[in-house]
Amino acid sequence: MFVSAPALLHIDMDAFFASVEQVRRPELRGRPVVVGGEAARRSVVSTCSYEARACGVRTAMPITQAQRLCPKAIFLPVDMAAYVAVSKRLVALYRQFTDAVEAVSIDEAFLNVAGSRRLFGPPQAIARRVQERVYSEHGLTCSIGIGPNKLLAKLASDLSKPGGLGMLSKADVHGRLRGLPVHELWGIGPVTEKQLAVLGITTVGTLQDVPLRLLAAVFGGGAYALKQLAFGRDLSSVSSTAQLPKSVGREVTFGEDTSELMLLRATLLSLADDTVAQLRAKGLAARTITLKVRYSTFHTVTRQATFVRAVSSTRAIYGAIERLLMQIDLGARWVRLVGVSVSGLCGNACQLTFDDQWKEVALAEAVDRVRAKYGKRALRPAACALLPAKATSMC
DNA sequence: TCTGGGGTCCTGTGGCTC
DNA sequence: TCTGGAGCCACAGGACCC
Repeated sequence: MFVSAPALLHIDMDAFFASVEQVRRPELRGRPVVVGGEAARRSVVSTCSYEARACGVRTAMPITQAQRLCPKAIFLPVDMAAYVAVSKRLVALYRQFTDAVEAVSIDEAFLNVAGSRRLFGPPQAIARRVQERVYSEHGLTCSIGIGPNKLLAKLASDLSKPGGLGMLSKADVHGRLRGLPVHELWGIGPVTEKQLAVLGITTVGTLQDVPLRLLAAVFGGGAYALKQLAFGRDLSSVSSTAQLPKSVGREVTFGEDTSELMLLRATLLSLADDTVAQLRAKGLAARTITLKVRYSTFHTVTRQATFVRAVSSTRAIYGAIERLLMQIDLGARWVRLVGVSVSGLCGNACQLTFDDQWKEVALAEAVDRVRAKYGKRALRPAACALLPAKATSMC
């Protein structure tokens, strides 16, 4: 159902990580900048500047390929802490226009400005002021979409990149939207796009026209959701209350595939320790532990274990990971990635209160204090010493 | 030839209980 | 006592997002 006039803004920062780097280092402005993992390791492009995009570099492209396409590009590591700090300042800026701000990712936010008209004018005027202030106060550009719901607002900002201001209304659903390729719709990725193409559906218009029963034959219950997307229907509202995370985890791709069990175990211990640190920093504990293993063939398996009560100690979580690892028949297979994640999160207070658990919690808190004072690597599990030098960045 | 990391959400399956 | 169905939950995998 649509409101009478567009009142939602979707703000999307342009090439966010690369732009932040160009602001921090003005000498990089106007030059191709690629932000991603280390070139020596197997990694991909996180974000690149529009100058790098002109060379054909794209997000998620292997760094080695980006180097071939754009040898003059400046390659920088991801400095997530810096980007998070900028992101928080941007959200604070948005809140000066409305309380209804939902940060959906580090570089995107929805604003409901329906109640801000009297103070700041119509949505277009608010959007322009936001763009001006983001640029004057942070040196960054953003694209803003205006729509009657989140789906259309997001689509409008996508169509306005970079640095533009766009609007989509209910009327556009039967006009401008029809000619767009289906992958422009939020939620339709490469797999669904390919499945739709088999049915001869490549544009939003053809998706609107195809009978629901034909879609249902391929997508089952998902057919209705696809139809809703095609007609720009979205009933979700802007939620300004912070949500607890659903899961937390760490994973790592080895520089070279390995079949060494000792290395796998030491890496998993390190990842479990990092995950616990993250968990405890958020004041959370977890019931479900998940082990992820990706083989050299790219085939990925996961194994889960669920505790009766939530835990937040490295000993408990790594203990579960070791048991899960034994469930996987590794044989002599080569492994390229391992990961640890925890879910079923709740506040620390939901943990067991037996004496031995209290001791563990007290120990973990002491470790937290040492790390807060002397740095993350001041205390690490002894088994991390088994990791080769090039992998010690994890420890 | 190469395919990261950190997440969310959904679906199908199988076990368990009533 | 046995059986089948419904409902719930855990688990595994996959798709998608940035």
